[in-house]
Amino acid sequence: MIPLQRLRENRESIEQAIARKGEDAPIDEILSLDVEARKARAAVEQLKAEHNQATSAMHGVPSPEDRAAMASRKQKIKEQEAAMEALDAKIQDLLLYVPNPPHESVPTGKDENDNVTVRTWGTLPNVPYALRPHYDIGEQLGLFDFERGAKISGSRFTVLRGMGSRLERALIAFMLDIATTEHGYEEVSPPYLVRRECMVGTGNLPKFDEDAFHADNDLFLIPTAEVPVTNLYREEVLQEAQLPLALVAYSACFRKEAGAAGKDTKGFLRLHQFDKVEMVRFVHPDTSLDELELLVGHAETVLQRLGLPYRVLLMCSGDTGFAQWKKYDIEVWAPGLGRWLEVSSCSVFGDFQARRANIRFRPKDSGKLQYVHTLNGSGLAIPRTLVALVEHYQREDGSVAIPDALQPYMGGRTEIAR
RNA sequence: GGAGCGAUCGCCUAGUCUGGUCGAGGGCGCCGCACUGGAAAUGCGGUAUACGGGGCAACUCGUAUCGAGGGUUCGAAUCCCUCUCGCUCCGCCA
Repeated sequence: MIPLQRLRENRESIEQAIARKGEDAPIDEILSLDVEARKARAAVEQLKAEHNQATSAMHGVPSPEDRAAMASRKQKIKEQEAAMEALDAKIQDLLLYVPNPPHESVPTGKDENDNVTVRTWGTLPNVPYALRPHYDIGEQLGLFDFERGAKISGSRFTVLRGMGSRLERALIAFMLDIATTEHGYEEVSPPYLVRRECMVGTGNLPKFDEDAFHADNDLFLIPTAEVPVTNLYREEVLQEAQLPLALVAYSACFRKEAGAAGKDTKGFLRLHQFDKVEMVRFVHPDTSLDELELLVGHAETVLQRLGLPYRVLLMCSGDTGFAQWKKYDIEVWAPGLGRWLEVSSCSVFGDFQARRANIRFRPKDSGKLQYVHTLNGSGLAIPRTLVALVEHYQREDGSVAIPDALQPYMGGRTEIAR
């Protein structure tokens, strides 16, 4: 959330930055309501000050005249306060729809075609036989059961079986171990249902209501562990010494994939429910852009250990999401499909989420509370990692080799074969 | 789902019965100063946040906040109602 004061003072630059994202925001409306609201506030506070003064001067039982004066002033306060509160509520609501302006270092662009490849890693497989897509290999090896997934839950739900399930479990444990033992993250197991405030805190609501699954009791199925984990410290004050605070969580993720009708309907690519290991960092504002580079590196480590070629893209302004300040995507090469697959999205939010969720810290030197900066990144999305792994390590006979680093997590297996 | 108890300023706690002198006392922690060769201990002082107004600023004025919201009252941490969360017991349940 953009603070109202910043909006008042830097209106033009904020409008320009938001325009780079290709979004618009009700800034005119907010600022004109703000003028009214401040007038109303001055009037209410003036009346209240008079009332407080009169009250504290009074000690015994009030006279009838005093009572009458008090009563009429109270009535006035009530009316004007209601007007002021209505204005404030409207402003707060509109502010939740204002996107985070992108950082200066984000290249201007419209869509994914304008994203910038900052580096690539690994070499694409070069084999004398045709590489098949994962759904073909998986069918032979009994890794997926697409038909029954659809039968029990509908399209975009898949059942993993046998070595497919085992591979999923291995990848989760493998990723969590790297994050916790090498990169200093604390592992957390969050709830998969969260309250509305949490969804607002991370920026998933109110604007993107149609993307989320709603449960009873005003609870929402989490679209990513980012939501419960970032909100762990909502309404809290951290100590500066606690920063950077790094948490990693495995969770299932639930997304309606609204607006993706007909896209990636074949295979294990775009699902209503999928598994992901997510890294979340709460950091000092001065370090957040460096922290983003660190975070991307953590995600890359996983792919490097698995020996899967990938590229890192800096998202252009048009592909930088509503809440994000700056974002990198990591795409892994899926040789059977012959395309790059997004397996990680690493973002820094500045204080945008921290303001929404009210997550602050107490600096060592000054006593003045400040908002932390938040970051998160996939480390990694499981299904697409599994897809790339199966396609990358497939052999001519239809078996799939297990990369060395993953073998301990697969009970020592070196391959998946029929 | 039922019954009872509880929620106070980073942490612990006083205050609630008996409404005003309570934005709120004490301890711990933290910060500054003194003492010290340095430290510990000790002493003194300081130590919430948000918003609005005034000042370049240090600062200052106002409003609000004792889990949240509503009510009673001239006046609420304190009385009443609703909700949330926590704990204990009962029921149900993997």
